[in-house]
Amino acid sequence: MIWAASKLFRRRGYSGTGLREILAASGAARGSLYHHFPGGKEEIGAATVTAAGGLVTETLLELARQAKSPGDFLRHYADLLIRWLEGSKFQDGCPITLMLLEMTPRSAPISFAGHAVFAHWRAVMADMLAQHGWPSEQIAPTVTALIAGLEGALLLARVECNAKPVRDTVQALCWMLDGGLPGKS
Amino acid sequence: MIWAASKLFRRRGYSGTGLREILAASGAARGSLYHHFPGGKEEIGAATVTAAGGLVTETLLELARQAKSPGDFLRHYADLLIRWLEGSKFQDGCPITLMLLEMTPRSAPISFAGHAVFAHWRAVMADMLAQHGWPSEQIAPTVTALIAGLEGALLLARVECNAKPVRDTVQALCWMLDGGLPGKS
DNA sequence: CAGATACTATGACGACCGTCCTACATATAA
DNA sequence: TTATATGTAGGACGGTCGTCATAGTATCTG
Repeated sequence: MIWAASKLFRRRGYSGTGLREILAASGAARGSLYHHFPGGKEEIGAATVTAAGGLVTETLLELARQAKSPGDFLRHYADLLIRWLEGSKFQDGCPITLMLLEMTPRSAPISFAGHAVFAHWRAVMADMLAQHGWPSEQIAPTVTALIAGLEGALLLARVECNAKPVRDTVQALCWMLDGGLPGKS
Repeated sequence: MIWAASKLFRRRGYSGTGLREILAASGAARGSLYHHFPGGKEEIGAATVTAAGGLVTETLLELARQAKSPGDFLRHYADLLIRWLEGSKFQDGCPITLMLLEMTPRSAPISFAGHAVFAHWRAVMADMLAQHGWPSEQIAPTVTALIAGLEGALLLARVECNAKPVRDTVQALCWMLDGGLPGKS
């Protein structure tokens, strides 16, 4: 049920998705919903953020473990994103962005869940940069720029129904990652 | 009325704001709405995208005219964004992102309006880079990365209620802009 | 003045919303 | 078998949604 909700929320938005839609998509009954999520719609929203965000975290972890360099990591993740975008005909972007933009900071549970997810992503990327000998005072800004760039690129790709923004953004970020840092070489 | 609608749409989202809310905020009557916007809610949505997007385009144009370098341009725009974020207590981010994520590609008028807005932003930034002698084959990816980075940074800033993501992202982008490009120096 | 036009105001409609509530099925325990 | 959880099924409620039709009010033309 959480995955059905996540899919609908990320496409139609939180306010744009009715609980009945979620229930129909997941085959569950209306009574079950309030049995498992006494907090109602808001609790489901927060749960989907944590669940979908956690899945991304695991993917990032796996990629970070295998990557031979920060640029390598970024390119591999971009490949994944592009496959994901094209597979959904540019309907699915980041699974949590839309809900977070809608409900932050009005819904405390959802904001909190989103905050935690971003913290996890940050930690994974910061570890990865540190393990490749990144200058420690540049790690935090670099991580933020990476996440921001990817999120923005997904937005542009969805609006233009085209994966090129993701490719271009990643290319530009790689200029920075692969050798551009003035204080690094 | 368009500005009232724009403000509500960017905060609560397209599906999350009722027409009655817009009318109450703008002091207009329900009849007037369908007189001026026969297309209903969708037409208002598209109109707010072009209006708010156009305002940003003008700001970018003005800043591009005054900027002494691409990095200078970016930093000045970031200052503006941060003032905007803090002035609204992190409720207002990009005025069109949320609506575009919600309605793309389901609503053709809104998608089209958004597409046009991004094209304008791209053109302004590309001109700016070209005037500062940027290598032409790197202009398009750089512009995309700038817009994506800014959009993503605004998202992160809103979720964390903190302007630091914008500052960090801009700093990292400036490493790239101010001297990092391998093929440039 | 009369008449047409542009716009405002509001009531009503059917559809859907999130929520809650009772009735029902199933399963484990005594 | 009976008692008691555990969870499903769906009806009902008050409210809001977007939309439209109708009535009213300015404003301008002749």
